[in-house]
Amino acid sequence: MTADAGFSHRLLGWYDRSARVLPWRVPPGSDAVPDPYAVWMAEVMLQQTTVAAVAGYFERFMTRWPTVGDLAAAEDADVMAAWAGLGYYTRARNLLACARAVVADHGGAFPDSEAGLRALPGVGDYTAASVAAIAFGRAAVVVDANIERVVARHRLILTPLPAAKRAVKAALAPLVPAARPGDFAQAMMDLGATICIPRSPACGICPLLADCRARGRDDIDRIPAKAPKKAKPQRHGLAHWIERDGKLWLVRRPDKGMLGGMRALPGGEWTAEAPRESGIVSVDHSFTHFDLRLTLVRRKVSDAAAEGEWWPISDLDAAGLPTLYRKLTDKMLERVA
DNA sequence: AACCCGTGGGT
DNA sequence: TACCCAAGGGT
Repeated sequence: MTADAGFSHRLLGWYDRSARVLPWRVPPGSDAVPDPYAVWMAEVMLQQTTVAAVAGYFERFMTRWPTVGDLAAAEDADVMAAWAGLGYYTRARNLLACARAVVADHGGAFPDSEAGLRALPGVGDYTAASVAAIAFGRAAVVVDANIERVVARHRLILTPLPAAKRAVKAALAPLVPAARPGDFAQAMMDLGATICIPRSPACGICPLLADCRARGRDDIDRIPAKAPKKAKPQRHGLAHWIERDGKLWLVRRPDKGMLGGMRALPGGEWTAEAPRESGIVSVDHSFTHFDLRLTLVRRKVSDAAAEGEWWPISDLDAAGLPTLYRKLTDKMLERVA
């Protein structure tokens, strides 16, 4: 057996014993055929998002829209509301755009090649490779943050990310087996998520320890190296509580920018300066690249903008507000109660 | 390449 | 607490 074959043999052997049970996964050894729609749905939801956060959303989406045709026919607002709370809302718009492209341009069947998948909205290098491997058995080279870490350590690639990604992909390519490329990719990700974790990896139980070039190093927590993070600026904003007959005035945010396309409370721009006006309640919310203090102020019905909708306060859950606004309205209603 | 884009859990 | 991090993509 070659060294490369030994790698995948040990990895897949471990996976056969230790694979995580996940709602979107076909267990190793099963005769079940993966549903490309389900694989794609899971991969998009999992972009920069934890397994625990995705599970419930995946189940709800698959129940409500069981096929790509069902999703393609859905109302935009329904899909955005169903995505609320999961974050990175561009994904939800691209999810719909992709479903509609599959129906309109591919007869309702996902392309079965990496290149064909890569051309779809919201499908980048990672997602194209993972769907090609997991759903269609293609020997694609799948590289996510887990696999970057596993390979960077195993091959002792010390170049900082993101520049190291090219070297990681080159090192991984000859290791991908023709026989079970989908299980290979999932096994690498499981290994990175459960054993070869960012801090204090469990090297003692790693199936790849024997020839790991980072074995025994005291700096393994810092492999792969990453560029230092920038400080987050603080911003402030106002949100308007406009109430009439038990209903709240909601608007839809522009498609581009923060919380794009989502329902929201109306309000002004978010700026570096704190507002002079004192509000009813405030929430602090941390985004990826800035922190926000959002303050709720009451406004008159005559201040409602031209575009918007009156939403029953008793059914605010169904509005699909992003977490920022959900926190604010929860706090407001808690105060009233 | 560098920056924008959410959220919640772990430490 | 404050920081790190996650099955990344678009621009």
